[in-house]
Amino acid sequence: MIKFSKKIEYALGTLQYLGMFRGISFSARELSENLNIPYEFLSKTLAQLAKSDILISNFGTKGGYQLAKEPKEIRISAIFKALNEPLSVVECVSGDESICERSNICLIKTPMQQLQEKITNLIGSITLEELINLSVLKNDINNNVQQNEVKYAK
Amino acid sequence: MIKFSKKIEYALGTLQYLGMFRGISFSARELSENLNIPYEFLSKTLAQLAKSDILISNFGTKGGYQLAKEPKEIRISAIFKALNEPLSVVECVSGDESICERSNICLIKTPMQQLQEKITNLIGSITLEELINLSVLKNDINNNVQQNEVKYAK
DNA sequence: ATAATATCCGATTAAAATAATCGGAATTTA
DNA sequence: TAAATTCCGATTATTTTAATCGGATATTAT
Repeated sequence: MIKFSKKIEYALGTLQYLGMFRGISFSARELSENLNIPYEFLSKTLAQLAKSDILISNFGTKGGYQLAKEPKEIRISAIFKALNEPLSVVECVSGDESICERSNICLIKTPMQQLQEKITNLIGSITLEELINLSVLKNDINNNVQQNEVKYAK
Repeated sequence: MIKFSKKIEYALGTLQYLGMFRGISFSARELSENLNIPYEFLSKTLAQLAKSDILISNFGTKGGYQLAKEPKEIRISAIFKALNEPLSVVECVSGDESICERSNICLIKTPMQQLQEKITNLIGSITLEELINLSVLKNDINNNVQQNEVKYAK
């Protein structure tokens, strides 16, 4: 089974959420509760995203997180990078160039590099905005935004 | 880190190898030694590939494995399928439709489905032949084939 | 026939990666 | 200064993946 890590999954869901509630600041606790994601885990992920300028973080009572840029400026590949989740379809094509003992016989490196590049380009071409626009329930959520803006606007 | 499993890696390497030494039968033991892959593990992988008509297997003293089809007829996606390694970028898009408790809030399913479909198409479009042709050392190996044909032709 | 060489199969163990938790420090605002 | 928050390192738990074990069954050469 090949799949994205939970960290990526949580990050994508959270960023999509923040992208929909643009301009509103959510604490890690709120996001954890609203999205049903383990708090301790999510808070670390959020810190990583803040460090990479995908999120803006603010300390204190009225602190929290919000998007640092427009959703269309955030590429999915940047999220992977921020979370230290490089895509490497096989060991020998990984970034850290770890040497495979089988490299003298195994010839899949070059083709795998090309495949990986294609997948990387694919992921790199998608922005958070597209992710948001593809959501089926977009309209329903937008209605909720209205209510929440009231709720959160002090 | 997102990567293919060892099983996939071993399978790709082995199939590429068999594709280069076309027409020659190799035992699981030989492949294990030649390619430096754990025998017990590889033999199971080979059996799975044989079951899915990617390899032909023969019992007995002169038995072994060889490709069941031309390399250009074998799509990488078929290998994934044969080895029970479905691609599912996130849990909720997996084939077995396992229900995610967060599905009422989390909206990434639809966009992830589309991303997954794109990656699947990409992998599906590549054949074993292309994998072989991309190998840097192809010429060197082809020279070896000559020698091995002598070695293995009775 | 029989010994040698194979594939095949289920179950178990080992290792690695991932996910989650714990305990606390530092920062900001009311 | 107290409450709310981000931030940080280390540890534990869980899950997945990889490897091994023990043996059954099939084929071929002698």
